[in-house]
Amino acid sequence: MSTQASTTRMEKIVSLCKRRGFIFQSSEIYGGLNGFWDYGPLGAELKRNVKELWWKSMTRLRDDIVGLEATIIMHPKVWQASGHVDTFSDPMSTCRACKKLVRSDQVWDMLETTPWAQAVRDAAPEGKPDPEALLKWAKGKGLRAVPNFAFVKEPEAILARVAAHTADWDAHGQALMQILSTADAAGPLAMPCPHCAGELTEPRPFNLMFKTYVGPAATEEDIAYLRPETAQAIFVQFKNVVDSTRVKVPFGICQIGKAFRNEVTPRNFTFRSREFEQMELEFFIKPDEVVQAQTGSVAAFAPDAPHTEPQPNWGWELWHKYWVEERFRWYESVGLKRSSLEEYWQKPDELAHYARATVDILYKFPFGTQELEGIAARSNFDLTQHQTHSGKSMEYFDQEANLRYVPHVIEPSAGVDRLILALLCEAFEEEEVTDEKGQTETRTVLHFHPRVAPIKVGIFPLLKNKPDLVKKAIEVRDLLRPLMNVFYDDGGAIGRRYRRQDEAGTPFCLTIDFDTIGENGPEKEGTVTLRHRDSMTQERVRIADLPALLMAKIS
RNA sequence: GCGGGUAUAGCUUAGUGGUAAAGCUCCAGCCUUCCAAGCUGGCUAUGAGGGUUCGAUUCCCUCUACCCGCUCCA
Repeated sequence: MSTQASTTRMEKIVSLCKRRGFIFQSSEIYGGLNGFWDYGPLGAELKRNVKELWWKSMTRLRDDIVGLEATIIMHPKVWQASGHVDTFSDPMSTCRACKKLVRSDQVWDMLETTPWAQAVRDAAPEGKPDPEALLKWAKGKGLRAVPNFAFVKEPEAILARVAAHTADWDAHGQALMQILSTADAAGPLAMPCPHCAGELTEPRPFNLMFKTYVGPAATEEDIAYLRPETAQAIFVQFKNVVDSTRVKVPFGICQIGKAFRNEVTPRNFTFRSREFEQMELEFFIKPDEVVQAQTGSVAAFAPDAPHTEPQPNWGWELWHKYWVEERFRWYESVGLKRSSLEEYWQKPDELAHYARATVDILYKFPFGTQELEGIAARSNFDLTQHQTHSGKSMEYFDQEANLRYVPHVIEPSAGVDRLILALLCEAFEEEEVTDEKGQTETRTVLHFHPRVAPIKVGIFPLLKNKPDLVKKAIEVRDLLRPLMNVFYDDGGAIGRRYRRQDEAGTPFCLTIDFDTIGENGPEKEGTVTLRHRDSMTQERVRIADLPALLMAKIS
C-alpha cells in the first residue's frame, strides 16, 4: 500500500472510530492530551470482549495458570530492582544536523569506536592537539567523512579557539572534541553527534516513568511511580501465589492492567499511548539443569514438530516456542488472519540484557508492520533481582526433583490497545455495493469476529408504526438481552438500520415482519429474518432456536 | 524534543477583513412489507489565547492537538 493510500485508510478508520463511538480523544473539549485516548460505548464493549477472551484462554481453559490483579503504584524499590529506574530515565540530546535522538550519556562511549573520532584523537596525541594534523584532516578526509562537523566547516576559526584554550587537555580528548564540535564561539560547549558529527543539543532528561507522591507531604522521599509494565507485580507476588494456591512449576501467573510510560513520541493513533493496558503472562518453568537432572535430557527443538502438548523434558527453548505458537493461535481466534501477522525473532544484539530470546508478534498496520506482543525468555533474571533487592528468598521447592531453585520464566506480553487497533484495521472495509437499480454505493463495514464484536445482534421491527411488530420485536430483544449485547432499533428504513449495524461491526441482525406475527400463515409464525453482515444474505429462523444458534456463533 | 504539514457542525468539504454554505449523519413527525427511499421540521462549527484593525474564521504571534519523518519495542 502506498503511503498516501495507507494514510487515507488510517484516517478513515480514525474517523469511523469517532463517528461510531469506538475511540475518542481524551479530554477533547479542552484540546485533547497527547498520548491519551478514551474508548466510547462500542470501543469499551470491544475491549472488554478481547480482555475477557484472553483471560478465559489463560485461566479458565487451563489448569496451570492463575490470575492476579495488583496495584498500579508499588514500592519504589520494585523499579530499582527491575532496572526501570536506571533504564527509563535517560538524558537525551538531538543532533541539530541529522536530527537523530541520542542518549547523552552514551555519546563518549559511542565515539570510542567511531572512525572519524579516532582520526581526531590521532591528531591529538595524549589529548594535546596537533594543529597541523587537525587542519590537514579537516580539509581532506574529515571533509568527506563528516561534513556536518563544526570544525570541518570552519577549521581556521575553531583552530584559533583551540589555541586560545588555556585549561588542561584531558587524555580522552573530550575537551578538544567539545571545542571542535561547537559552531558558536559564544555559546556553551556542545557534544558531537556520534552518527554525523553534527552539534548535539543540551542533554534533556527523558523520564519515561510517571512520578507521583504517596502521602500528602510530597517530599522527595514520598516519590513513587506509576507502573511502566504490569509484569513486575507478578514477580513481586510470586511467593504469595505459590504459598496460597498449590501451583506447581511449570505454572503461570497472568494479569491484565494499565501501565504508564511518558513516551517521547506518542504516535499512530492509539498505537503508542502514554496510558495503555497490558495483558501479561509470566510462565514459570524449571531451569534446564533441573529438567536434565529429572528426565535425563532436555528436549531439543525440532523445526517441524508441533509444540502443542507440553512435555516434562521441555527446557526453556521449547516452552518459549510453545508460547509463541499458542499466542498466534489465540490471535487467529479473535479474528486476525495469520497472513496479517508476522513472527520476528530478535537478533542477538537487539535482545535486552536479561533475555535469552524474544519473539515479536507483529501486525501489518496501515502505517507499518508493528509489534502487538513480545514473547521473551527472561531466564530467572527478575526473580533473582527481587531476591537480591528485597532480601527475601524467591526459591521454589520442587518436591519431584527434591531441589530448591529460582524458576525461569517465559513472558508473553501483549498490548491491549494495540490489539484493539489491529482488530479495527483488520475489520475495516469499504465495499462497493450495487443496488437493484444498478447504482453503486459504498458500504462501510467492520468484519469483526462475532466473538469480539461489540454488539452481537441488531433487532428490528420491520415497521415501527405497526404495534404488533414492535411488540414482538421487543419480546425477541428481551429474550436475547440476558445472553448477549443486543441493539434494538426501529428508526428509519430497514436498509438503513442494517447499514448502521455494518459500521458498528454487528455480525447479525434480526427483523420481525408480518410472517413472524402469523399474518401469512401459521407455518411461518414465530420465525424471523436473520441477516448476516458479511454476505448480506438472509435466512429464516425460528425465534425459539435463536438463543442456541447465536450463542454457538459468538462463543 | 527537532523538522514538515493540518485545524470550519458528529462526518466530509465550501467560503469570506463586515450576518459562515452545502451534502451526509443525527433527532422529531408523517410515510414505508427487507439493504443508506421520500416529505416536513429541528439541533449543531471557525481548536485555545493574544496582537493588528472600527471590525479577524480570514493577516501576524504563542500554545494545544492530530498527521508525516527522526526516535520507539506493549
